[in-house]
Amino acid sequence: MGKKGDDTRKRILDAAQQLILSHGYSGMSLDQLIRQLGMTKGAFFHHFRNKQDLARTLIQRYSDEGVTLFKTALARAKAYSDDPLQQLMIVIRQYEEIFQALSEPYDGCLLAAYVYELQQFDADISGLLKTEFELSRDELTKLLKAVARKYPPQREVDLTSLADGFMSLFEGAFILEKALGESGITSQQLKHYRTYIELLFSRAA
Amino acid sequence: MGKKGDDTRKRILDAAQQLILSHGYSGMSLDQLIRQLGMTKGAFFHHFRNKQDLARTLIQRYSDEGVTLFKTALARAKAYSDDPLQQLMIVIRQYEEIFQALSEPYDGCLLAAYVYELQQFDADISGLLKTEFELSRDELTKLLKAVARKYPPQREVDLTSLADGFMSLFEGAFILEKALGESGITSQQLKHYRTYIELLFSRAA
DNA sequence: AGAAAAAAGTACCGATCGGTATGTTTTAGG
DNA sequence: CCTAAAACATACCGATCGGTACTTTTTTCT
Repeated sequence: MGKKGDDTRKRILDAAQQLILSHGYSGMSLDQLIRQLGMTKGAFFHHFRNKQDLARTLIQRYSDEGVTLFKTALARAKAYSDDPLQQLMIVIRQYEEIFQALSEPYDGCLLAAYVYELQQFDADISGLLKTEFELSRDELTKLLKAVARKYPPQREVDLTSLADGFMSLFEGAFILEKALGESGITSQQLKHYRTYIELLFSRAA
Repeated sequence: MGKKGDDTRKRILDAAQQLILSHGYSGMSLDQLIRQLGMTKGAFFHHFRNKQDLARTLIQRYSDEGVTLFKTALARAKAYSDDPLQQLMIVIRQYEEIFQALSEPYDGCLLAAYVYELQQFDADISGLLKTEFELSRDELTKLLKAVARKYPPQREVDLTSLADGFMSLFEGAFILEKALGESGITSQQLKHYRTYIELLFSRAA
């Protein structure tokens, strides 16, 4: 069974993430956080050394979840097909389904929230952000290279930037969803990305 | 000749924008701002009623600049060609050139910085953000519809979401540029968008 | 059950926050 | 040149910020 403290710690992390995504990191005060949770300073500072420690823990957790999600999606895709293009398509479609199921705008990406306050963080947090994007970029590029090997693209394209486009898609769509108060934008953009891939790697008649 | 105060006002706006894009809105303190400018509280509060007033003024200015940029690009494109597809291509290429010329990562989009702190702002600011995105969306959709009328797309696509893709592209690319510390990502993504448009609206053989 | 450690509460601190009141200097216009 | 308004400076305020020191309560484990 899980210890009591672990539950509290998770509650803090969850609430803090929501607050950061709606108020920004600097905009989220610890007083506000603990008040909302019905806790006290003592409880918070037992679990985290300081605010930056909380920030670091959050970004680590968020990144890990993202990596896990991608790996799961890719594993499932590989179970369905041996063809790299089909695998890529299935991966994209899984993300589409996830975001299509949401009835409200997505809360946003924690990494993006940090990026627009980069100067508030010390080097190891900003380094973490960079590493995280680079990791995803490499994973995606690997998959895209496999696709391009088998299916020569219709136009000469840079595969790394094509991978960047996938990540960029989420970040951009999240912002639009938040600003417009609309859900579904992310899944729509994913569909466009899928169409682009399709057109790009389709064999010419 | 411009009045003395107008210059100060502009200096405040410029410095504030830079600070917001690097520290976030809440993360930028007025003390820090005026210290950096070598001013005092008196100077600042002579030009702005409060911090929100500064925020409102900034977002208005940033939006206006964006609209002007687009209109200029579109006007130039229309001067070069009567064909809607060619016009669109020329518009995109102009943005490409702008971002290709930058040797450092773009500072970021002020609207995006606000979006990730949306709860800090009152309704009229968040309304302004929404309206701004909707305006751009409508302009782009109009152009895309003209394209689609003349060039039936290869795949069935939603033109509004295709317009969203253009805005989303910038927002996403900016975040990647900031996080990775790389410039050129935005122009690369613009090229991909151009390729997508090309493939989508090219006449089948 | 009892001791040790984990978890949470209470009270407080200096620094900084956005903002105000009021005084002084600078500029523009007749 | 003189005056009124614009532009800017000085000094200060209450509230809130992140953080600390210390105590009390609750778990956990033998």
